[in-house]
Formats: sequence, C-alpha cells, structure tokens
Amino acid sequence: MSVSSSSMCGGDAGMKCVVWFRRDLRVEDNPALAAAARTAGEVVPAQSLKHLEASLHRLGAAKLVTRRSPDSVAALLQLVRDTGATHLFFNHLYDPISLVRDHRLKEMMTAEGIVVQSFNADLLYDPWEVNDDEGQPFNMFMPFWNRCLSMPYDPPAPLLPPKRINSGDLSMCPSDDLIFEDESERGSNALLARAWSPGWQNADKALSAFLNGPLIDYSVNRKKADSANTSLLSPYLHFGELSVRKVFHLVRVKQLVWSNEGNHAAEESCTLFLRSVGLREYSRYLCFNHPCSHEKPLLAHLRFFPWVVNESTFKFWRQGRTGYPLVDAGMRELWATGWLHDRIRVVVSSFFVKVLQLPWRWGMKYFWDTLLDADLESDALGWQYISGSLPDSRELDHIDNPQLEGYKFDPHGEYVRRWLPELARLPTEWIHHPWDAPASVLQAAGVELGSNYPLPIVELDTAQVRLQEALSEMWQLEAASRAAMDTGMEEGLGDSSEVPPIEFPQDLQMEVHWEPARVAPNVLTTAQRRQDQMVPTMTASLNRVETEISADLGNSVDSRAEVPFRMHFEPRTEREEVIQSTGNAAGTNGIHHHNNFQQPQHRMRNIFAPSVSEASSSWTGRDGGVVPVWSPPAASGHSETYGADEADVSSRSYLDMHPQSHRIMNWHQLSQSLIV
DNA sequence: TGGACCTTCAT
DNA sequence: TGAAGGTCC
Repeated sequence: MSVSSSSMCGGDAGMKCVVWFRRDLRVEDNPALAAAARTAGEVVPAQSLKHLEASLHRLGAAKLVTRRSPDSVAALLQLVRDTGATHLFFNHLYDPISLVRDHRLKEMMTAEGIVVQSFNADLLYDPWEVNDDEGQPFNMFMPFWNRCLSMPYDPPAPLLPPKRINSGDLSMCPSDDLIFEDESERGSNALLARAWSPGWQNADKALSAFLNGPLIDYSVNRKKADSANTSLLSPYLHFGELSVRKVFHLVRVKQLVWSNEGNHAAEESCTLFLRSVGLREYSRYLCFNHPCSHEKPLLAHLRFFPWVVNESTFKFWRQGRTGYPLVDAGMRELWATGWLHDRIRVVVSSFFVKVLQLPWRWGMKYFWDTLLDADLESDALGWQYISGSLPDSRELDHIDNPQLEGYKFDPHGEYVRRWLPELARLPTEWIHHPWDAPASVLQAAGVELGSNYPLPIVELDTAQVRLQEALSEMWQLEAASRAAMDTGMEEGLGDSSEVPPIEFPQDLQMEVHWEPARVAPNVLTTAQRRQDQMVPTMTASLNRVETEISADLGNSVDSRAEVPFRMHFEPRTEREEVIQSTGNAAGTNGIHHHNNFQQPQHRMRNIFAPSVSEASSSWTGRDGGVVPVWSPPAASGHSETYGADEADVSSRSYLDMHPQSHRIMNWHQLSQSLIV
C-alpha cells in the first residue's frame, strides 16, 4: 500500500495551503500545521488515519486528502494544482529517501510558484544545529548528547494545536481510499491491536502513565527484561503521534521537582530516560550525516568481515531455538508481541552478530519486519552499535555471555519461563544454562535437551575462537587491500574479486506458523526482492517505489514510509559491498565479506568515515593516530573507502555559498543519483 | 590522602 | 574489554 496523505487548508483572502502529514500525525506541537493555520484558513478532512482525521475535523478541517501513488512528489504536485493552493507546509524527516524527495519537492514546487516551508517537529534540535567546538558533527553519542543538553537555547516549547482551521472546498479534489491491511495481514494486526492503541489521546495517556508511574524507578528497573517498566512510547514517537519535545519538557519538569526534593535516584531516572530520548535524536543525527547508515557500516574496514551466510542458523534465531534461554525468550516475545525490551534487543542482536556471525543487516531487516516500533534510524543505530560499526560501539571481539546476562536481566528466570514454557519447571539455578543441569533435574522439569528444547546451537568457546579467526581474516584482507592501494592498484581487491552482495533469504515466508502474517513476501517478485535485499523493507508496500506516510498505527505496518529502496549514489560505492564470496550452488549463500568491520578500538576510532562536513578535508582522528585523508571524488582516485558518504560531500561548497539555505540542499547531488 | 582492588556499564 | 566510580586499608 502506498499512500500519501495530505491535509489541505485554504484560506482567508483566497490563500490556500496544503499541509503534508508524514510521521507527524498530530495536531499538537505540529509546526507545519500551525504555520498553515496562521497563514491561511481552509482545511481538508479525510477518510482514514482515523485519529488524525478526527482531530482535524474537530478543529474545523473538512477532509484529509489521501493519494496513493508510486511518486508522492508528483501526487502532491497534482494535489496542489487541483486545489489551487499557493503554500505547502510539512515537517522534516531525516532519512535519505525523505531528504532527497523533500528537496526535489521543494525545487519542483518553487518552480511552480508555490511557497514551501518546512519545520522541525521530530527532534529537539535539527541535526545541523548540533556541532562540536570546531563546528564539526559529533562522531560519538555521549559528546553529542552532552552538547544537546548544554545548548545555549532550549528546544522549542511544544506548540498548542491551532484553535481553528477553516475548511476549503474540496469538491474538485479526488481522494483515494486508504487501505490499511489486506487479508494476509488481518490476523496479526488483530493481535497487535490488542497490545497497541493508536492515536495521540492514547499516546498522551501512555506518557502520563509513565511519568506518574515507572519513571521514578526507571534507573533501577530499566535493567529488568520485563517490559512493564519501560515507557512504551516509541511507536507513538515513531509515527509522530507524540511530540518528543513534549516528552522532553515534561520529564525535565519531573526531574526538577525530584531534584528539589533531594530524590537523587529519581533525578537519575530522568537523566537515564532522557538519554534514551537522546539516542533517538542521535539516530536521526547519524542518518543525516551518514545517509547510508542503514545499509553500510560506518567503519569501512568492516566490509572485510567474513559474515557467515547460513539461512538455517538465521531461522533458528528467528524461531527462538538457539538453546540459549534468554535469547530464545526474547525472540519468542518479539514474534508474539512485536515488542522487545531495549536490553533484550541488545542481547539477541549481539548474539546474532557475534555468536552466529550472521550479516547484521539480516537481523536489522527481521527487526524491521517484526517490531511494532520499527524505526529505520533507531534500528540502524542499534545494529551498527552491536556490529562494531561505530566509533563508540561495543567491541566486536567481546562476546556477551547470554547465561550471565540472563541472571543479570532476569535473575529469577520469570521472563524465560513466560516465553519458554518448555523450561517453566526448571529451577532458577539452571534456567539460564540448562545444558549444565543434572539429568535428574532436567527429567523432573520435563526438559529433554535436543528434543523439546535445543542444545546450544554453538558453544560460546567455539564462537569465540571462530570470531577471532574471522577478525584475523578481516584484518588480513584489510591490510592486503591497503597494500594494493598503496602500490597503485587503486581499486584494491575490489575489481578482481567482486561478488554480489549478501542476499536476504528469499524463503522468509516459509513456515507460516513462525512468521508474522503481516510479512507477505509472496507478493513480491523475485526481482523486487533482490532489489530490496540491502534494505529493511518488506510487506506489500514494497510494490511502491517510494512511499509516503499514512498510518493508522494499529493497522498499518507498511506505513514505514521512508525506507530507501536501493540507493545508487556513485558507481564506486557498488564496489564497496563485497570482496570475495565462496557462494554455494544456489548462488545466494557463501561467505561474504561485507563492509563492516572493526579492529582494536584505538585504531578503529581513526578510521571512522568522514561525515558530510568533514569530508572535504583531511580528518584527524581523536587519538591522533592513522588518519585517513579524504578528498572529493573529482580529486581522488580511491575515495570508495568511504563510499557511504560520498554522495553528499560535494555539496559542501554549495552550503558554504548559501549558508541560509535549508540543510536539505545538502542532498542535491544525491537526488540526482537516486533511482525513483 | 592515595593507591590497590572491586563493581558496573557501555549505543 | 576498559573507563569510571566506589570501597577499603
């Protein structure tokens, strides 16, 4: 389903405007809507997006116009023409597709004489506002977040909803019916609806409940695997039904109150919760500065890591049959509810990358398909962090022990017992490592290892050895590549041994019993799936080339609009994908050496790919060690090392010349190379 | 006070 | 793993 939804308002003095709703499905603290209401007067009611429509209607808007089109820009342009609007308002998004599309939209609208204004409604600060003392973007989270918390000006206070929106005449304006689910999705959506209540009234309730409940003990309880103590706000934030600035301000007020009361634990709770808000900010920041972070590791040497392409291992992980109870419980919960505690997300994804050594983008894609709060930017940040692709990542060579983590996050085994009924009668002493339990204990608990609960899919010691071997191989390949480049073979190993990128398994629909009904890959052609292999998109919505909004949260899983389809920036970025493959007969398996990588921390930090504003000059790593020097493509023969960021780099001069222009102009070159 | 040893926690 | 913060002598 591809839907672009728009609300149109037209106004006083004949002035008409369109408000384009994307992931900002609210009337409160919506700068674009507020600007439209100030500027003009009429409005558009709509058909679905029930909650947004209802609220707009209460304000006087007539109808929310929705359009389904493979080209949302063209559809929006047509809508503007149909309505005779003179103004277009929308709020910023920061993923690559949206930035490119929005820039293109601005250009086209402006050419038609339409006034276009865009606003920040999704973040405390726009990404380009937060820089270090040298004016460069931050490369690590904590310095970034500390700067956010000490900015010379506070984030804008949340806006009240407009008092009134005058409805325009929409008789000449056709609107498509919204379709929120098909038959294949209905079953799981019903399940989701029980656990989830869309709409910002419910978002407000959830926020109040959290502020007046679990927040005060957040610092203590956040370690527990149980979701009961988490805010559960992320889906609302993702769809913009809840303003992050509202969350921020209300938590700060709480923090102030508790601080004055001398309740330091509660104050710390606020600090920690706000840090998770900061991570959400940082995910957008990272996507903006590194547009391929959802599909390429930010540390270029990771491309040499020999990921193990093993679909059956992938399947065991998805089904919660790895033999490690905490991991399996998490995967079963994810499957059943579309939700996972933040800590458990780290546990299962860390296991995926380090123990199973599966390509992290497979895991990211599965998260995308199953998480209720799937969010491209946040998920990219999470998986890059886990796979050692960020300067402040966990080190890749350290495997977290699921048994120890089990007793840390689930000390009494309640979480495991809830999601793994076959282990329910196992004493706590053995619940996180049943393979060590005496036979008599297992028998008494009704556990037959290898029968009704699996033995560990791989021993941790074995995994550790295999991981070290993989890292050694990665560094050898990386060194060989460097040597080749130094001796004048500019392309290193790339040209001679190029292989296709790792394909996402194409039989994901396999066992219906285990797979989410809403994941309906059978609607895709093989070609489409291949095209999609590098990005976390699935569901019927893939039939579109680019998607827009839409979203009745409870029903619309494919309203995850801004998923890049397949970015083709420059030919050289293609080379970056893989170095070598030992693919099997099917051609889809084999050992691939993907972009990711990592090495000792001190070295890794210096190899972080340059960001937008760093890229036009040499870049000095924090530790002053080996420093890659990057030059714009025109001046460099081997800039492919940092292919992920090349596309936006040459726009620097444009920004320098047009400091007042919206930073989206940064994406000018990208827009030309994007296939839409 | 200060340094050896510990625990905790990381995006 | 290793940095940071605590405790103990």
